[in-house]
Amino acid sequence: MKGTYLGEFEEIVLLIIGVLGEEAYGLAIKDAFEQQGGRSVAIGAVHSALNRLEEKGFVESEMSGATAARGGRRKRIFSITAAGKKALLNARDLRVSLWQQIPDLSLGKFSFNV
Amino acid sequence: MKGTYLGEFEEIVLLIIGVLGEEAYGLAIKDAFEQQGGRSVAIGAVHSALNRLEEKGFVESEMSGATAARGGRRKRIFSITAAGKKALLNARDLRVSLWQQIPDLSLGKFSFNV
DNA sequence: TATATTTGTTCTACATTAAAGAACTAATCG
DNA sequence: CGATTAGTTCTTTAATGTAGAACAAATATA
Repeated sequence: MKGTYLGEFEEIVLLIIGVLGEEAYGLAIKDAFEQQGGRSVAIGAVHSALNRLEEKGFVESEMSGATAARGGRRKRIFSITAAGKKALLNARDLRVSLWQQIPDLSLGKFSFNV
Repeated sequence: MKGTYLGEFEEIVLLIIGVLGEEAYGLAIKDAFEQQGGRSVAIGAVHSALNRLEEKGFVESEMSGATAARGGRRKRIFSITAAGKKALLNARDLRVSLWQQIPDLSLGKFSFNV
């Protein structure tokens, strides 16, 4: 872990930022995570992951204007940087490659229809 | 992290065990990781990940007989359990699903030909 | 116009994973 | 036997993951 490493939770958060696009901010990311990832997560966990991702240069952020909705505070909107995309692709490529090397993907010892 | 969580490094190690099959033991896993994953890793990191995976029930291990090779000590051979396969599949499915939801996979803002 | 409610982010503390490398064990070779 | 090689275990430290309280600012409504 030398500091440019992408953890499991960070990777999912990064992907969700990609999915949410312009709407990628703390609470929305938390909600999307819980909807898609199954497990529940504390809002603080999301924000600390976001901060770490920003330190590593994988995302950047800017404050939006406040909306007219009740309680509609300014949001910190996140977007993926070029380095972030690259990290995401590297992580994916490695796994895809490994999956392809596993013998008997559908039968026998390494059967996946468990 | 309630104890059945699969970390990034743990996931890769689990996949490599699948790739190596009968030859999945500490040093071989370390070598395979460095070859495939690019980055180098300490042998202690591999063994501690293996121990955690075993505690979680994602792998099981047994000692092999010693080989005739010089220094050929007994190896601890690891294999994936049903729970391990399931965890691996869950992790993969979530990412595949997220990737599919990212708009403009090959063009525009989320271009990946960086 | 105060105050309750809602939407958000920051801050603080702690648990779990990741990483490095030294220490230890055991086998063969000369 | 001592040197070398192949391995695992143990100890320590750093980074990531998790939770929730504290804080801030906007609207609603009495």
